Amino acid sequence: MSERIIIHVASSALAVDKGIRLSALLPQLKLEAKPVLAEVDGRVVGLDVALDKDAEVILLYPESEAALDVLRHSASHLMAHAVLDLFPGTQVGVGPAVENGFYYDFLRETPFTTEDLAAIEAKMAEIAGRDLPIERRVMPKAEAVRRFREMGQTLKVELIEEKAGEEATVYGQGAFMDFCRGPHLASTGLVKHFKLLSVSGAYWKGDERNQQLQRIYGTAFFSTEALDAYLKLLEEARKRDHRKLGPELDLFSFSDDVGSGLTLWHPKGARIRAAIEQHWRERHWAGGYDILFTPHIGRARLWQVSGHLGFYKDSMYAPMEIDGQEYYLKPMNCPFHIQVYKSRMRSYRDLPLRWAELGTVYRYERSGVLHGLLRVRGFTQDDAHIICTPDQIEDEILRVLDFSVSILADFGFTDNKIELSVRDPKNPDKYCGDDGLWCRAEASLVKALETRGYRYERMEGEAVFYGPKIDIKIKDALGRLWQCTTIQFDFNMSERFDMAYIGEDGKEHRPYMVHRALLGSLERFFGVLVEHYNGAFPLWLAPVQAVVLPIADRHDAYALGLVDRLRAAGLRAEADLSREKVGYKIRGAETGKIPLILVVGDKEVRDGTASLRIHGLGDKGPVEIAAFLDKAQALIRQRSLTVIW
RNA sequence: GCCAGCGUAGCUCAGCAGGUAGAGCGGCUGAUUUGUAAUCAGCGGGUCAGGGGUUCGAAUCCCUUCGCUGGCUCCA
Repeated sequence: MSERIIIHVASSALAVDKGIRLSALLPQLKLEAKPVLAEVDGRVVGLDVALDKDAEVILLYPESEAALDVLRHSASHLMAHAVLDLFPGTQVGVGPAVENGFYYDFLRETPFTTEDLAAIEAKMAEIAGRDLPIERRVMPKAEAVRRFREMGQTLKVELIEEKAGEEATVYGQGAFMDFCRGPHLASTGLVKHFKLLSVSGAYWKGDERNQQLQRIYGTAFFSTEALDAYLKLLEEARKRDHRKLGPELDLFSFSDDVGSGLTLWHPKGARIRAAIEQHWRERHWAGGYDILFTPHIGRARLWQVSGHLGFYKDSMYAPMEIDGQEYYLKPMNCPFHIQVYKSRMRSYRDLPLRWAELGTVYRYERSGVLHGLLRVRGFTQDDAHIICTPDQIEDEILRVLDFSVSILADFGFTDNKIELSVRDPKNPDKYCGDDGLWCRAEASLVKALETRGYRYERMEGEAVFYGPKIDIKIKDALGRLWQCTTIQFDFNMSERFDMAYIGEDGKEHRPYMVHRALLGSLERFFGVLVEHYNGAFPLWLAPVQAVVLPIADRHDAYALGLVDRLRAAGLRAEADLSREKVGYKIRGAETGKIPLILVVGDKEVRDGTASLRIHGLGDKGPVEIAAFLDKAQALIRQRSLTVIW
């Protein structure tokens, strides 16, 4: 008689034979929906798992995050299977599920083309259609090595030798076999809705000294609807791409002759940037900051002391020689702010100091990483340094956190993801600054986050060597996260430059220095804003806030007078005097995403009014000019994100 | 930097078995004096990214430089 075990599953407790497969139990549970996977004692496994002891089983349905990951992992196997079928002799690398999809790396002489992708997709559909069972097997390491070697999969052999213990787990479907920890879906037929997206290069084991493999990216979902929704999101992102909208709306451009990664701000883009900067300055002054201006270049000695020439030189532009001295373009602002600090003796009574600068820095970025405004070589950081005593640190951290969150909210970003990066307890030697400093610094960050009740993710070991930090990522209109704010302790610079203040005791003490970038880089933030707003900037930022459209040329004088009046009231306004029909002018204003459109004809001239049209909302009828100005000014003052009349 | 793809008028693109460039939109000019998303007509506009090569002949084939795109890598 076989041994019995107790399985708790779907609110039943079943006594079953030891070794039974979970899938064999499912029929008697009379489930309404079909699970795809299960969690057995906290481990995600396929439904074919053999149950050999008492266990808590949670069935996983297609909606769960874990199930989606497994689906995509199985989809990557399906793709590798298809590739090996179509292109014998190809070697496979690794193929995990990643955010939004999956990839698999292949080693093959000939590059994959887009036509190949279509063929691979068709092959995948065919294999999925055969509904092959996906079977997990455990075999001795030596056997796995032998079998993969026989198949000519030397990359896999390398992986098995590195990663497998005594035994290797492999998953097989039909003729395809892969060394893989799993889990996987029960059969290929469950992978129904997928799409291959792109091919790119990727180094074997992520090391650029290794050979480069071809990586195919794809995505998969449990339903057509979910797949279509995701593809639509990609399409929407393409439409909003700031690299497309920016030149289209005449906001900025790049020029080969100037150089890549160097932004040219056109008048309209510059108006938006100026509006952002103006607001930024006002908020900083109101928030207890002082504003600095520092040079773009500095002597080599400065960068030696700061340590940049030691560990950051590869990212700096080559030095220029001036009067026999080497000068470098600045990649960071901190050394300059520290020089301001050191320009005189500082007392504890002077602290805290909060110094901010819109500091333009230049960093050499490898050509392949440049990306529109999001990754450039010259950019303006909205930098600040807070220098304070140990007693002040908690208040200062709370203050800078509140300040940052509040300014992000001014642009409509209220759904943020916050990350706290702290030391790696297993690796204490790679950090500078003593233990007491770190403890106090980390505690102040935690305290600030908890005082405000913010949800945050604690990233163990993610702190940089010079101090712990809080990063804030904003979520845009398409749900994408962008890191903007970083609040970092810096125990390195303060030591290197021997920063000090005189305490109450008359002795020298080392201050805390906190480095903060809020919007991050203005270029990058601007790029994100273009995509977030889809080019339709809210009234307070719009480069042209109102356009006046005369219907016939006898209304031109009235239109120009109106523009003067709007400008006198502080609005960025223009008139369109072209000899076109009003429908054409309206079209131009709408595609130009101008928030307020004022149409003036005989009626309006007679009544001293204008006919208002709001971008995207259409005709709102006649308005009194004074009332219009009041309303528009109020919307601008409130930095309203929408125009509701 | 690496792998792959791409670079034709301001923009979107056609032309590519090699035979000295074309459309739409935008622009300009003229006519139209116009009421809430495209009035009509005419005109201009390109060293086919730059350089080199093959060829009688190159936008088209080859090499190379630059730039862009998707990734890798990097972002103490």
